[in-house]
Amino acid sequence: MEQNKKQETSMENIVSLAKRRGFIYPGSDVYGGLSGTWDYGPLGVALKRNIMQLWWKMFVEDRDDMHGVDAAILMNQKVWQASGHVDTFTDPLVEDLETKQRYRADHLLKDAGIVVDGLSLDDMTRVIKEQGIKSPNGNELSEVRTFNMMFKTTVGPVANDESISYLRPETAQGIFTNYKNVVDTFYPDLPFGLAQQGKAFRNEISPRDFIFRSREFEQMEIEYFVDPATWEESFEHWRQQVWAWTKALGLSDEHVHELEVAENDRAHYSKRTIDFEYDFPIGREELLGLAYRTDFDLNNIQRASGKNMEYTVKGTNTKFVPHVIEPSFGVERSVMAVLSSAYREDEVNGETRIYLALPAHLAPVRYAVSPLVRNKPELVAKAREVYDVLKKKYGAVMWDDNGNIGKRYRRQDEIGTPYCVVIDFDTLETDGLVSVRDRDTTEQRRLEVEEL
RNA sequence: GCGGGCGUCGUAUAAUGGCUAAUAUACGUGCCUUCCAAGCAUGUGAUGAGAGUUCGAUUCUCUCCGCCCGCACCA
Repeated sequence: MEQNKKQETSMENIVSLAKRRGFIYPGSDVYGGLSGTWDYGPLGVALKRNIMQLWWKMFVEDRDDMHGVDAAILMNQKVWQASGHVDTFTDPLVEDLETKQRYRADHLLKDAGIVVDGLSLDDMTRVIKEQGIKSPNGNELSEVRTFNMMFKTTVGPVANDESISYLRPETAQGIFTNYKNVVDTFYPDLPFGLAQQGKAFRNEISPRDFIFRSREFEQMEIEYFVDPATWEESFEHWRQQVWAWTKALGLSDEHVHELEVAENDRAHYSKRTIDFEYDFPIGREELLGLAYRTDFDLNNIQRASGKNMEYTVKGTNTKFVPHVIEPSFGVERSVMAVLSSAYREDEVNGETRIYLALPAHLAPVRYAVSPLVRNKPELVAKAREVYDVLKKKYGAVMWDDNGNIGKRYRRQDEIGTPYCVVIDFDTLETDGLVSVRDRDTTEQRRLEVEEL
């Protein structure tokens, strides 16, 4: 209980800081908001992009066996029929008429030993009535209604059944639909992977917990195509890569946990799934997933499209539909994990120093440059000079001459700037060196500008 | 979607059926300042939206929107 309270407080502080300092704002804020959406401000988008670019570098650019793709968000509705989303993303719900609690109708029927497959909504409502099925509290149930998690829209001037499309509820299908295109143009050796970053949309019943569960979110996904005989080897490889990734985000190993997903909790097509969980301020929750998806998706496409998805191993007659290892990363969850892991409150001289101990390669601002005081033109001129050099070199450099030097340090601490560069009188009169103050230790060193 | 709680400057808090809605901080401007939120001056900035009751509503009532907690849902 005490623990929970502490964690809530910490989450609130992070949300408040995120808005106060321009990381993350509620979506559509001026109009009162829109549930399940968040907007990134100047610092937030920098942090997010740094995370996404790090991922792209690690998993695409630095490897020989990976290729990037970027598929359209709107896709032919057949994609979602073949993948099973049109059917399985629709949950049949019933309500306990007394307590108003909601239950999955198919779960209640299954518990009652009734075969649900193939039953329509009306069928389910009828069976519930006929069999006298009650809620777990023993109360009467409402009729069965559906809730589909996909955002539906229509493409083109005519709105009818043929023009229906959906905002993609996951990015993976955009990779599978392009598997054949990439094989036909590159014919990469197995195993090889396709990587994609992009938005996905789910009409969650109840978005919660800051950016943890929202209706519009961003995924970074890899479909790694393998010879089915070697799937375990690749699975293990990606398991290690996931750990390398959480380290690169600066997350402590002791706060990252593997959860081997039990067979009955796994998606029906998956032979093995590991959820990687992180100790967020809201509790231990899923950060990313690693799943062995077998040949489920390519087989579905082969069946639905009639196109051959087989891969012929070069120089042989061996043919098979490749199997897939899928590491799937949530961008917002990564951002939230990085923010929560970096958030610090220290007591200094009876005051609280709040700072973000962000890894330098992720920080929105790499260097802040200041003249020691603002009303000495020669200091300002020299500081400008240093600023221009660093700005040209790193881009993510901020000019800060507001208030006094202590205030600037605290402000930069709050946005996680790792180094503050100060030009003082010694710079001008004696050594020509600049003072570089470390965010985490608050200690200073004197360095040449070129050493930065 | 259900139940409970809540909604006041960017943030964190205060107050009120009737006077210019307060304080801190942040932010803007000017001054000052030789290293860890010093100081002075000055300025911008809020009662979520709509309707009702009332002479008068930020305050009471209703609806909507949003947030928090619990339930449920969550490839």
